[in-house]
Amino acid sequence: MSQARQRVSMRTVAERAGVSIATVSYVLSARREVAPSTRRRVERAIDELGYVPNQVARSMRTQRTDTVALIVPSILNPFYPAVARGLQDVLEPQGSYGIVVCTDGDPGTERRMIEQMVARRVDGIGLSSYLHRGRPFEAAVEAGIPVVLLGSHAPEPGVDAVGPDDVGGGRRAVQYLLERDRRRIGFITGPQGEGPAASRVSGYLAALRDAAVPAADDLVVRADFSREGGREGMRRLLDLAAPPDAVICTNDVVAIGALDVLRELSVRVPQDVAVVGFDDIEAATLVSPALTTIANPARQIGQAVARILLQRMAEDEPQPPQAIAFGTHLIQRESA
Amino acid sequence: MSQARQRVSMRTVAERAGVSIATVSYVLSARREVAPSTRRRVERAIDELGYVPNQVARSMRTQRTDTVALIVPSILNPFYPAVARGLQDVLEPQGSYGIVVCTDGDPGTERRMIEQMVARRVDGIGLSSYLHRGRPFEAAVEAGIPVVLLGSHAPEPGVDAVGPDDVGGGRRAVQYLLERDRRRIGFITGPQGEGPAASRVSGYLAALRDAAVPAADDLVVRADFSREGGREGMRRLLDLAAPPDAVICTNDVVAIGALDVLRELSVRVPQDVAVVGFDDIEAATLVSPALTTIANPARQIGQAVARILLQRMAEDEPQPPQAIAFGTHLIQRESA
DNA sequence: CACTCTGACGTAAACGTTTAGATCGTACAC
DNA sequence: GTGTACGATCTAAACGTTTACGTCAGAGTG
Repeated sequence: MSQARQRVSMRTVAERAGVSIATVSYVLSARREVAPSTRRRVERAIDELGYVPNQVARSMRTQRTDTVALIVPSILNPFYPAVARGLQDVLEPQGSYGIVVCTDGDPGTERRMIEQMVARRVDGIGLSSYLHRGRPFEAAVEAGIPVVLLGSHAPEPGVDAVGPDDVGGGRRAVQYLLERDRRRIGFITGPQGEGPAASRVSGYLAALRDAAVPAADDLVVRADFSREGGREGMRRLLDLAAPPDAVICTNDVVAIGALDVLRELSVRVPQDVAVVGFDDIEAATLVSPALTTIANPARQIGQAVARILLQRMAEDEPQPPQAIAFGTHLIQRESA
Repeated sequence: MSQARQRVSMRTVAERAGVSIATVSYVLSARREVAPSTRRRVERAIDELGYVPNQVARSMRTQRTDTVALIVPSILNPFYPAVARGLQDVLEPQGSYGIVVCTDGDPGTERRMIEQMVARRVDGIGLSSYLHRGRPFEAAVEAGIPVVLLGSHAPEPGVDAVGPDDVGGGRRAVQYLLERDRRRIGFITGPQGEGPAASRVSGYLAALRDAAVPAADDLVVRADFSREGGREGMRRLLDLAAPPDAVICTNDVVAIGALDVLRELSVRVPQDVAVVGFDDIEAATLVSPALTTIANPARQIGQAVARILLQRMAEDEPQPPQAIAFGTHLIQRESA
């Protein structure tokens, strides 16, 4: 083993084994034959010195960092850790690792994070952005770093997208509620008019239109992507002159907030107001009443992101962007 | 701005501005005076070329990566994302970032991950290990990388520790239950006999001893750190000849599993069996009955980990290890 | 015996920074 | 007018790898 006080590099190993530093490199990478006897000497030197290859130097030479960044609004929303897990599922066997950062949904932070990741020369970026219209990832694209957007986006120059079928999911939630004779269906969406949340809203609007049910503007309220946001959104909906008899929430965390205020005010769920969430995080099974929700395959999404990134990194000629949408389905529980 | 097709480095910028590479570096780092006029020329060149400093090269030269690794069993347990968030809270203002990896609680994976992070020359490692007795972090210590253990560990050569007061927490849970006249108190702990879970058990045992309540061996069962583990552990406890009238779980995720089977079997909580968890994750407020639990300040722990790491990185002489324990308190809800 | 071929290994340049030290003009003091 | 000092900039080494290319001894061939 080792006592390794001083920095030990290939050079140290080479000296000890009485070979050149190139030879050490070759026994490590096996990109060239080396005689069994020298190989053994080098391996012994490595053991004795406790040598660990320096990935930084390697990255510098090979121009790859074997690192991808996952940039998300909040790691505290259980959806994103699940995505991160999916990323690791496919990255780690390849010797790549993920660096995870939160933006708190702040545009400035988001831009700074992207810039930082470009500086770090990550091999790829998975990005869940509220404001992809502003193309905050432009810096990455220019640097030739593949970017995959999380969420159902249309294919866009330079970036791929993978997410659930948000439009279909929004649509499905509405159909389900209409079948159960709800007619005033509210929607609590995100703070901005962009991103996955927007697609879910447009699915919602489309389904209403198809069913010829009038959609009232005030039935769609904006709120933060948080439990507190859900509470506030729900309160606003209940304050309406004609409150809804069903509410679709842009994600489960928000839906849980909505349930909070319904419980406080002793509004019966689903009898008085039905609630449908989105994502199917574990907590959806824990609340009472258990949350009916649109399943969003987080882990698979993470895996798909990683696969696309890997594929992009491997290609020499830029290929046209692609968008993958995972089919969603409704999981019926108690809240609707 | 930029069209930046070809790799643009300091060299490119220097040529464009008609200065040497060193000067570019100095305007970037401000470690030496440079005349305002040249500074402006350089800045213009940077803008026009869309130059982004290469962190990899910088790390190579400075021997710091501004990166710390957080190695945890599972990022799907909400406790760990909260720790990660705490890390980011203090790291990011310093320009450092966290790379998060899961070990799935597998010793081999854990060792591999640590080795990888050493190869990547991270500046520090936060490690939540099931088996720190085997000193899996030895490789990191030898490489001179500061390591902070998550959980309440005694100070140990070469590594610091920060965590909740696990012993005190276990003790508190028992006291609370004894006060409510529970006498057969079970404990669902983790798979191995080590780590934070073990300290919680020893607090439990100590409190029983203090109260002169006999502790039956079969009341402590081992299970996975997962919801399913909790289910299995609870089933085993209920199968006992004399089942417990209260159960303490090593964390909330496990407790939620325990509640699952109690609900299935229509065992009344807390009347027939009281349940106490550990961590106070958000889901504890969602289950029904809401979980009484020992609060574990995840985010503060993450922040403390980062602070210690930063401090260690700054010192030139190795200082003696330290262990920080955060006081815990019991949060009373419905399950006990 | 001169030649080529081949297997095994060494040499050295490059990747993009940082930074200690050298250089160079100019202003100032005498 | 010479010397000095100083501010502004440059030179070049170093960080630890990878890899194209060169070298060299010995085996094989005619």
